[in-house]
Amino acid sequence: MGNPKQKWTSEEEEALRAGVAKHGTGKWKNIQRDPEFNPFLFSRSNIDLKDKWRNMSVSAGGQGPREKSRTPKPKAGSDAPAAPLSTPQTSAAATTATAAVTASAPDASVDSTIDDSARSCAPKYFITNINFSLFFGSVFLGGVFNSSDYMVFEISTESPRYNALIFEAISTLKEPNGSDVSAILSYIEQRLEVPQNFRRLLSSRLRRLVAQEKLEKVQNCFKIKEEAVSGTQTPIPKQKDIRPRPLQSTNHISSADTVEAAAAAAASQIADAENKSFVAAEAVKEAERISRMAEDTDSLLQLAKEIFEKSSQGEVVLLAY
DNA sequence: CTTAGGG
DNA sequence: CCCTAAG
Repeated sequence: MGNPKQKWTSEEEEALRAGVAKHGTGKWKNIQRDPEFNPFLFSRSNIDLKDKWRNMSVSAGGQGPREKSRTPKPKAGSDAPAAPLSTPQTSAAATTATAAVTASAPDASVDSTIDDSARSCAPKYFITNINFSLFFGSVFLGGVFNSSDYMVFEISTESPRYNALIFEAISTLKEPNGSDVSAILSYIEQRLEVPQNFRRLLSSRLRRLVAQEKLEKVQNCFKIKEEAVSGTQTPIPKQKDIRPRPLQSTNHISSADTVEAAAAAAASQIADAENKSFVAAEAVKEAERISRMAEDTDSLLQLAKEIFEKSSQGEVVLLAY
């Protein structure tokens, strides 16, 4: 089945440009690994970078007024990707799994005009003066520009059913040291038909999940990451079962708490940084609600509105992953 | 496993 | 994004 495609944020594009400037084109892996850019590109693979660079190069190469009105690119000045570029200042500032929502415009308003041209899976809502990026589980909410009068608030639900299978495999196998690729592979193969080169795909997925801190790699084995951050224990006694059935019948265990565990970790990190434990509780509560809402698009719309409302009040809230 | 290029 | 050929 075709994949939804995760839209590149301007931050990611910026990081990519800076990366190419620093390492040179062709050193995709280095760029991706560089701690300078990893915070922005950790969810992209070296191949993704290559593909993106190619796309950027062609669209900037004089052709493509194809963009129509969608995909606003306030790429003022920077024409060709190869052009001089400024490294993303405060690169270290942005850390991986957490995200904040902020806003400064009192008169901001949500234009709930749902664009028809938008594909069923990626409705877009225009919001003014909000700058954020946030994602959790397999759902990504991306906000981008702060330079123009508006920004695009895109909601995309990317769910490569494989991720769920991976978590399911690991937690089912219950191997103390984690499961290696082969174990996970055979587990999945027993459940459904997989492409011939599935092993490669699986490896990529695993690597990516590790990068996203959803999984932990010990040696050659992978474990589900639930690690609690320094000091405080996981402030999340909750253990709700909010995912009836990712797949069709067949017995399987829910992998929903993985999302919440990660959210809890992120929450405690923030709290630790600000010495406000109640913030963590609040965040966890939010994360759980988000997980639930992520079930359907309608809820996402509502979620979007709530994020917007809080943001417009100047709050810095929500973090989940 | 990483790149480059075609699909 | 995915796939394949090459290094």
